[in-house]
Amino acid sequence: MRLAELSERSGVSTATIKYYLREGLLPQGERITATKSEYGEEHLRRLRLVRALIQVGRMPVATARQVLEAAEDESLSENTRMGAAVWALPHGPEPDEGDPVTASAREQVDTLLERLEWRHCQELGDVAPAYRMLVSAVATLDRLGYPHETGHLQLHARLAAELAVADLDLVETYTPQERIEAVVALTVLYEPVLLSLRRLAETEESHRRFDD
Amino acid sequence: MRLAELSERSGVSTATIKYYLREGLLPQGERITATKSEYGEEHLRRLRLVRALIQVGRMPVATARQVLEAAEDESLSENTRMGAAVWALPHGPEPDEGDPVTASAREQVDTLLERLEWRHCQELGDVAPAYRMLVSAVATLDRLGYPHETGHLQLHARLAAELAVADLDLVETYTPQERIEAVVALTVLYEPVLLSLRRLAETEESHRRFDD
DNA sequence: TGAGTTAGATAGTGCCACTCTCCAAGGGAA
DNA sequence: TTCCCTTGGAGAGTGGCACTATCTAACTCA
Repeated sequence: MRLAELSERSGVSTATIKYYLREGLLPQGERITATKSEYGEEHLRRLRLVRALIQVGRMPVATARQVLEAAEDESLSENTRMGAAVWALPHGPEPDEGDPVTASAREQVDTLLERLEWRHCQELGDVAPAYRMLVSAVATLDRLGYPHETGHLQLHARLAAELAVADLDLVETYTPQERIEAVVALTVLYEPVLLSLRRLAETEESHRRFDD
Repeated sequence: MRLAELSERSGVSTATIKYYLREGLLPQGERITATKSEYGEEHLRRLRLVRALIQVGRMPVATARQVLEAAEDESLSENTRMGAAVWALPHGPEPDEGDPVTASAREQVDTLLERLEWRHCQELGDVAPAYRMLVSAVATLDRLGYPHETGHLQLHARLAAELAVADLDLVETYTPQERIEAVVALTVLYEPVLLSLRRLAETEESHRRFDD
């Protein structure tokens, strides 16, 4: 397939495809002549993944490139690649280290991990982007005076653990090669699913309680 | 307190505070003279909320204004205001209506709502932004060939329902006046909490399964 | 009295995700 | 063979956004 067809089938303009090629988000097609390249189904698939990461996952182009680069780094083992790709996902503002509220949020999070017995996360601690994201979010709740006790976070953590089991079950149905892309795609694409279901569930529950 | 103190206590530059005042995100202070205004604790609190919505909730300034405007529209009942504020929250790209994949995603979502017996959401259907967000996310999963059967979504929905019950329990501890801001703040600020916990739980579960 | 602060207005900045324009090189149809 | 369309490649331009800087006139306080 040539550029025009790739554009038509993906719904992405040729100009934007060229931009992604330049930025290294999409591998070059197979060069036929100096002015012609052939693209395959894998290019179409990759292009759709890139668009999903950027539009649904609201990810900056540079971040998407880093994620995909990490996912394909042949010099790393599969486990390492998977970790690197997930760690490169966007994770919001870094916690403000100078702030005492951040320090207390960190304690809160550490207590939570202790109670949950998430030993691996405890070992990783501050290194994991998701840990810092959590600290930052808890600190913000604190600053606004909204509750964030360990007990309350524990409910969310328990549900997150249930999700993780289901997600990993699903990931295990893929071959090791497919697995890395699957983890990235499922992590990113199930986030809006979960958030929209939460909002819908809140609408429903709110209606039951207040609107009758 | 004057502008300089508001700036210092919030950590937001005076230039940015002026910008927020202009954009209507922050109410004007009480005018003392032509060149001096007095700001109170409620300004500080509001400023912190605005920053949280924009930085943690990754919300555009214009969206934050709409959310806050809706939350404070005296012409509406409390229930309507709450609904309007939550509906103004960002919800990603709209589903591509021309696409057959979107149509099948919509069926999928409708089946889910039917099975869950979320009657209120069924009635609202396409009008609810969260519904369209879900359709769009499911369509994207479909396009990339990742699973999104009703059964699989149901697990997420069940957990979302549990969250909604806990969230609404919490909301009920607030007075009706505080409630609207509480719903907005808790909806937005618990999203990163949930997402980071999911990623941490996946890390932990992945370690248990593959790294031992 | 003069240095500093403030409200208010306007213009400018830096980043980002495209988007446009050109050029030289093919390639397909008349 | 000629003419027009498409392509790869590269660079410049665009529009939106969230600030940020500058300026002026009014006012305050030491």
